Amino acid sequence: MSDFNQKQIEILQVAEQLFAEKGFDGTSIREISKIAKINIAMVSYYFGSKEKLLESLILFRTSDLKMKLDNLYDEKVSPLQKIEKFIEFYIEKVNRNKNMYQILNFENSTKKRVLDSAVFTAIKKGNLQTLKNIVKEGQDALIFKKNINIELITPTILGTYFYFNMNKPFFGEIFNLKTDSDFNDYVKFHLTKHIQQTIKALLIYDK
Amino acid sequence: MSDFNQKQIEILQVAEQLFAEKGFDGTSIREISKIAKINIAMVSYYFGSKEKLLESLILFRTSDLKMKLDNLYDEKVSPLQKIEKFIEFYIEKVNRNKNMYQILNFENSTKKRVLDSAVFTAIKKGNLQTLKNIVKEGQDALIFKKNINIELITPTILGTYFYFNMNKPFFGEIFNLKTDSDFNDYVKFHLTKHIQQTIKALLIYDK
DNA sequence: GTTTAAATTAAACAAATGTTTAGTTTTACA
DNA sequence: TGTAAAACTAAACATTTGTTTAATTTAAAC
Repeated sequence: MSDFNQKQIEILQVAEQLFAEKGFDGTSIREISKIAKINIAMVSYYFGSKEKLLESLILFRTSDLKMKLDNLYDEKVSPLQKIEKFIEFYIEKVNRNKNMYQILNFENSTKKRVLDSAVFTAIKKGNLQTLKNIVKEGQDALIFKKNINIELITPTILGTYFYFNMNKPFFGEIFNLKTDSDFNDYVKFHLTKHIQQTIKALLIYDK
Repeated sequence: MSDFNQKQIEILQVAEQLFAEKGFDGTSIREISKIAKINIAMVSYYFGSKEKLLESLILFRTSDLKMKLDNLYDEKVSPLQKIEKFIEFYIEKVNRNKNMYQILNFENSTKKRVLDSAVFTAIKKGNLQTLKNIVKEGQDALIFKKNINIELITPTILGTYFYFNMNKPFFGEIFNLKTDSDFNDYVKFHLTKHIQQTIKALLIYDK
């Protein structure tokens, strides 16, 4: 278990926000320490270096990124409802940790820093397996069609969410979402519903 | 029309690659000039500043980002085929300019630099209108269902593509795509098909 | 061939960056 | 209370950064 004290957690939270807003390279330690109201040297003192601060942040948040989807295995719930729940939980989880995902998405794309992807690969594979189990169940019950490329379902679920988020100004304008609260509500109610409908249609509609 | 000489174009191409790989803040002018085999001062000489280099790059590539979808309005082609073509063209276009999209996606998310989004908003709205026309045609022909949130179709198309690309190492592993050529082929044949099937299902499948 | 402008260069510049040092204050505890 | 460790600070440090300067080379025009 990672044990960060209160001061360290405050620094990590400020770093998380700034890294998400301006990128790792676009954020200076002086900026972080100013907002966190600490001396510049404290970052090195607590974390060793800026790079290690990022590593600590990832470590700090990794447990938050793991999904608990075990409760989906309720016998009474139909595969279709399981898919709906799966998507709802997934989006909600990602949306709650959007700053961290923003950071990871960029650092993952960039060839500058190599972050230990083994942990995230494991998480992704775990989520994929959960999804596969649900789809398999639906196929066995003849509700879902055969020949589904299950590996590509997650890209559609999360990709839709991320694209929507990346273009916040654009969709904020065309949907008239003035506040962050408006935006979050749209994600929660309309975007999630859209993704659910999309995946359901994909799983059921045959040719 | 933007008129850049050969030397400027070479600089822009190097900058594009590096910005996409390492981010704007993660790329130094010295790095660019080293690879482009020019003197450091040439960047300021030609473009004024690093920020203006980015602006020039965006200007340089903007015309490439505009889609030509007019040829989709062939009377003989069914709405379903138009949707397929629309997606195929869209993905192909984005894939060909993936470096530029990588840069724009990040700079768009970041609160550091404010890029003139008016141009891109116009492009997005144009593409959205094209899509709306096709969907409307399909609905009038009773092929597509009513009550479709057309604005959310593009996020699903491009979001799926971008998420797939952002997680290149992961999908490269689970699909056993060893070379860039393998990866591109997968995008062209399988991912595009997945997206087409997804959107078609969404448009047709009713509840 | 001379002149003028453009292109190119090496060097210097100031500012910002991550990091370290050396010293001080605070805390914990025997 | 005294002491050692931990927490914290201001300052200095060495690099790296984007940018500018001044000089030189190249190209174009007359």
